Amino acid sequence: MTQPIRRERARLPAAERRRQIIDVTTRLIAERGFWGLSMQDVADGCGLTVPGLLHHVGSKDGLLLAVLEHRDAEDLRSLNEAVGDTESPREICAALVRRNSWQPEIVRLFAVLEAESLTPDHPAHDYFAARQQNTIDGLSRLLKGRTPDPDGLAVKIAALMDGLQVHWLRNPAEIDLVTQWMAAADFIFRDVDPPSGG
Amino acid sequence: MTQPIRRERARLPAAERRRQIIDVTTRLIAERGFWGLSMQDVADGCGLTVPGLLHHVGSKDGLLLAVLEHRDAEDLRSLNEAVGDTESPREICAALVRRNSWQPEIVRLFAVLEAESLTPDHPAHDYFAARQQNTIDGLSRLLKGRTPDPDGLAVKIAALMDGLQVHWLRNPAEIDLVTQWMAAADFIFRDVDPPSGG
DNA sequence: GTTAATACCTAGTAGGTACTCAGTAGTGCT
DNA sequence: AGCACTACTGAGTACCTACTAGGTATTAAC
Repeated sequence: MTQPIRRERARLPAAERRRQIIDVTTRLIAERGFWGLSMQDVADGCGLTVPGLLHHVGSKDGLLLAVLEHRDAEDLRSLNEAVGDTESPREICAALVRRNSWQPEIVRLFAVLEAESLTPDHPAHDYFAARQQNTIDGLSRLLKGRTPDPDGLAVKIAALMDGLQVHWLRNPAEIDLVTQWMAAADFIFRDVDPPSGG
Repeated sequence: MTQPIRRERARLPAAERRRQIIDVTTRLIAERGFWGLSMQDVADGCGLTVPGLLHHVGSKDGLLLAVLEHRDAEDLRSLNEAVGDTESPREICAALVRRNSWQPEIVRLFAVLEAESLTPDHPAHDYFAARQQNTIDGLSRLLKGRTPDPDGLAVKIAALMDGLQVHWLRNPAEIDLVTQWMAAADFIFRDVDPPSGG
């Protein structure tokens, strides 16, 4: 009886557990949104109890924050890596779309949260407002000098990308996101001067 | 103490109450999504109890269905009225956008539900899949003969419209949806032949 | 081997969830 | 005035919600 009990639940180092929690939460929010997310479901998905989960993230809002911060870091890293030193907005958008086409769950997470967080009392409201502004500012900066209305075009590019992604998510089997975007890009970048480098 | 209690709550005819329920629900779903919607909140918003509410809609799913059916009927009526006998896709899109610019709550309702319902077990999943298909088929039919790839263009138009609307919803004070769309339309309809009538 | 840190647990709180049942009170018809 | 209809209520069911307090068991450091 002094045998160590065979536990189903492993005790993990904090970083590892945190990573697992973020993965599970990402999937669940993509399915149900933040309002539809329950701590119990996340805990179950990680094989621990709710207080065990709360030990790592503090609260439900803290959990959401953790997910978003993780994604930000991850996306930034990956985009820098994929893009190299290009400054062609078209190339950068293409890289973004290519990456997204391999992670529909993440894209869905953002689609759902983006819509949910339109209302000001959503815990991710400020985050998404800032994110949208950043995206457009960044795009606009890259377009400056290559088109008469960089801001206006930046908004259209972002809108078209988001819209196409939702369309793709509804029917990922029949629609290929990258192909769709290539066609759309021919269209929307038509009047943009190519980068000076060639 | 045997005095009849002064009631705050009026007894309404079914149609009228139903209409009120739909209005309140529309607002609440736009704010919290369907997963975040509670029957209690809807009942409170209508000044009745939860069982009183359930008397009219049967269940929470029934409530959602009622809202969507009402919107379908309403949108169809209004669009036919606004468009008259035009068959210009550009005119029809403009009419749609003009209408939407006056009902941000409704647009938000659809934005949130559209994203939420991407997952197959959402009660509105089928509804939105069909809706998207209808939109694109309708647009594509209008574009046929006026552009080389009607289906592809229809998808882009729908995507751009949806994306711009979300962008607008995030900042309705600073952005004017109609202006934004006009600029986008100049762009996206550039290669579309004008209707044969002129 | 002892100590300190910590990953995680059990038990409990206070309240919210959709929904049912059986009855009441207001309304229209005759 | 009486009757049928129905909009609506109060009470209750079975369960889920985020979160806390306080403790245990595992690991790492020395």
